[in-house]
Amino acid sequence: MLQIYNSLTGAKEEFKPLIEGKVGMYVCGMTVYDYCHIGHARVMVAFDVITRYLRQQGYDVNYIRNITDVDDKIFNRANENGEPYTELTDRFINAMHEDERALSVLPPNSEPRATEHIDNILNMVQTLIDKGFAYPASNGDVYYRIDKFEGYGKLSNRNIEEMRAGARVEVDENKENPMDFVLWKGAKTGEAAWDSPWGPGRPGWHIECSAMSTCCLGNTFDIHGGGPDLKFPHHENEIAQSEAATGEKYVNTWMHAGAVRVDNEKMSKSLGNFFTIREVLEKYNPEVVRYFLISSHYRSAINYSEESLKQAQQALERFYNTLRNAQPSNESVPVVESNTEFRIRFETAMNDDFNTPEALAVLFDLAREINRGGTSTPAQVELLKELGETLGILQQEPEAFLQGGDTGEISAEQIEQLIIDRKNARSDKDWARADEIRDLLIEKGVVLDDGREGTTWRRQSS
RNA sequence: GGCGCGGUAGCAAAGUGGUUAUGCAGCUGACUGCAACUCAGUCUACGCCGGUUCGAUUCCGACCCGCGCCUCCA
Repeated sequence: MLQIYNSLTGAKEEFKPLIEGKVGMYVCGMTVYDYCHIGHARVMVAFDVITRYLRQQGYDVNYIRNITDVDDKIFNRANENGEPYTELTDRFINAMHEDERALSVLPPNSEPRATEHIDNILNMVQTLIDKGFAYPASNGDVYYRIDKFEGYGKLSNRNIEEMRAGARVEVDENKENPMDFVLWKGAKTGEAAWDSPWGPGRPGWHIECSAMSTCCLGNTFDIHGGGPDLKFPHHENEIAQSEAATGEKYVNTWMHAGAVRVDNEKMSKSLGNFFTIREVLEKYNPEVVRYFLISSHYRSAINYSEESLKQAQQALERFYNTLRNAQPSNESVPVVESNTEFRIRFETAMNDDFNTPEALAVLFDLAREINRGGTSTPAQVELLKELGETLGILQQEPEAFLQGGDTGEISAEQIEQLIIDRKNARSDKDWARADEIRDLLIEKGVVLDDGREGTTWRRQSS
């Protein structure tokens, strides 16, 4: 039985999709005005693992992740660069897709863009006005009337009175209530704008997600996810907009990933302490980054550090050593009883709110069984790769992983030649020469393993 | 101030009312010419103080510390 922690209720709940066997999931994606950072990577990878597991369990998952390509930050950045904003967004959308592919994040079923849904957005705003949940102001903006929506604050556990009391929101003459938020922004001069019944303008930040999600998945759908800082106000406002507009429950299960920290402080744009995915990938194998992200539970905060990445590297080395060393067997009679046990343990872990650290522990136990050697080894190797695939890891050739990361110190050809030299020295029992070669290679970051089948090598994490 | 989360062995990170988490690091053996890989064994824990209990790291209460959201941010 799959249990998922629901941010809305604050408890783990049995997951029951609206339509048996099908899952509709919407995740808030990027605002494309800069490169993705590790925080984005965490959300991407978390929901990628979730999608992979749900599919592996037989669900037909419709995974929608939007792209926000209209926003003040986008316009500002495009202005600074002196380029059309669409050029800027195209560039960063491409960069995002590159980053995702590197991290083995499977593409969502659909990636709707705000600019492609202006009509839906306008319709929803109009509906909200018609129902009395929104009002156009004289400045060309349209605001949401939060006092009118009874459940306002139910996701983030806050009430309007308290927020008003501690409000850090500027009083705006155009708003009935300082907490009211904008659905449609009247255009300033020179800005990209779309026509609307309230004058030229563009969507507010939250309305696009309400419009796109309900458009793609229906008025009510199964799972809505996103980063930790979207719970308020973004997701709270989405609920207010969608439920007021449709009169139906918006989302059954809300899922929020944990924060990525640096030096125990949240990694964020505003603090400027963020690492982009591509920066990190210059130093680490993408799979190492992915492993780092799934080595903690998706809801807990993780701390980004060189040490964390190094540990992830070492953990993967263990798996790939296992895969490399596993002797292919001629006996094609896999013993499957032990596989069933590992599979059950893996699924039990994943069924408990996608507990990837526990699932990885199962894989390590499985790896030990393989390393021990036995008649069921071939089947166990297959299982290790199969379960790894559900987590999006262990799909490389072991040699590709272990021998990758060429820093330009020494080429594979040079290494191979030195291994031959050393082999000759060893057959002459010239241990001094053999050790000299090995020490030389260690200096270059290359470790030799003398196995039964001969000597293999791997590049060591620095 | 409001709401919420967390403090587990050297590091990272799960979990449980009583029995080995797991990975890396350490130690001891095996394997090896020596190593590495690997295997076997092993040492380091559950912030502090009370309470409930036959028994609590796990439940309850207080306290200390750290963090997040409340403002654009994944």
